[in-house]
Amino acid sequence: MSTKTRQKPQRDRHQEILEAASRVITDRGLAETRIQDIADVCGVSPGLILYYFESKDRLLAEALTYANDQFYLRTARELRKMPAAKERLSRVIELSVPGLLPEYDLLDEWALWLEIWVRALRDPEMAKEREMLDRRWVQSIAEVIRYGRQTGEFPSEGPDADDLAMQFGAMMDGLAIQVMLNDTVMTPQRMFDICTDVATRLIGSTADV
Amino acid sequence: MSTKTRQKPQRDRHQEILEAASRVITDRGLAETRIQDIADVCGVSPGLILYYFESKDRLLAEALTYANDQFYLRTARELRKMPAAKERLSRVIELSVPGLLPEYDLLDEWALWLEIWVRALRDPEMAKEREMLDRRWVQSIAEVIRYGRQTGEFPSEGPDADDLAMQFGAMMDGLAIQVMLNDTVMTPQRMFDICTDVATRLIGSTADV
DNA sequence: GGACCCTGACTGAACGACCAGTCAACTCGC
DNA sequence: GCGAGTTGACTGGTCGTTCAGTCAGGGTCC
Repeated sequence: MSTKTRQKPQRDRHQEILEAASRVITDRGLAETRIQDIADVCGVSPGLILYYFESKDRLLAEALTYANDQFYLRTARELRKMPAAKERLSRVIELSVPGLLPEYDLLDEWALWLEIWVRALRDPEMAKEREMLDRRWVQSIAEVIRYGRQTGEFPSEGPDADDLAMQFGAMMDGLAIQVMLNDTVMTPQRMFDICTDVATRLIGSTADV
Repeated sequence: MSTKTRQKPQRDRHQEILEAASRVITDRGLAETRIQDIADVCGVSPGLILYYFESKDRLLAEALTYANDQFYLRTARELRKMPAAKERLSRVIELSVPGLLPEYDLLDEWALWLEIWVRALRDPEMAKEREMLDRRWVQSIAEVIRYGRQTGEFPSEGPDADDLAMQFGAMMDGLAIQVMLNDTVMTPQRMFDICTDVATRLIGSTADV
């Protein structure tokens, strides 16, 4: 009866399609994404895509946030396991630099962000979703700062943790755009160094690499 | 004989179409921009658009950078006329906040930036163009800093002006995204205050509003 | 100055590619 | 055999692009 127990529950088609869609979006771009492409990735006929999603538009909207959501959950879980605030902060920076870690598809994450932003310009629902996702991420940074102040790793007399996290997050967004777009001057390593440096000055963390 | 003395040189059609195109792009978004729309804005038949531009794609690529180029030239001219570095810096901040000044279509400028970024992801030519435009803008900020240090308005013992401008520019990009997307917390005024505050701390300018 | 031609901006109908969405038919596990 | 899952051919609509033709202005020749 529940939606979870399907007759063929080997694969969760819904999720599988969302993953395929976000892959296609990162590869081809939102505007160039066709239902056929998504069907191809799933090894399935195009009709089935519309069987699971009311329209292409809805599917794409869901897919955009889906990947980011997964990424956040994974990261939050990972951070919670780290004992040192410095380590957490360093990891946050690492994960925010597009193309720094080869094992992650961080470029892809950022490419999806760009598409989310463009869509949010004219789709109020997406704008709300984007704000939620952004706020959540900035909150994570703020919590790392608070955690470090609590453990004594960071000096506690600095500015408000939320403000700090917001400014720091904004700078990382701006830098990430440059890195992502293959700026000749702003390489992943340079962005990492800058972020580490600013973190030291602003937060007082001497984050080790 | 010269190309300038046309039979009907009342209007520069080329430029007129570029302006119409960037207007349509800001209104409808790059992906939703049709040749018919651009023709309508010009009060002209769709055939004429393709008479002046080899393809829709080329036209859109040119239109994206055209508006930004105009904006830069206008701004650079304006800044040069201001005697005080503080005034220049304050103006740069003002002009970077989407929706702060009602008389400018700054939201539009930023919306075009988003489209440029998305396109630059997969179009190397656009990526180069974007880097040039970005570098030029950051250079303007760096020059303001150097100018202020020269005139003694800013303390001269700070970090490298180029590095400073780059970090400051990146933060403004990140903040502008939030403002532009109607973030409930990040209002234009708040962004302006943050930028002014950071400028004071980083550059040492006590920029008056 | 009038008849003629030429140029090139401009039109809009028509073509054709592309693609989202539909649907009748088929499969297969229960 | 019922129904959820799946197929893929098909439809209808939407554009980008083409192109044959119109028209206005200006130059040229007598």
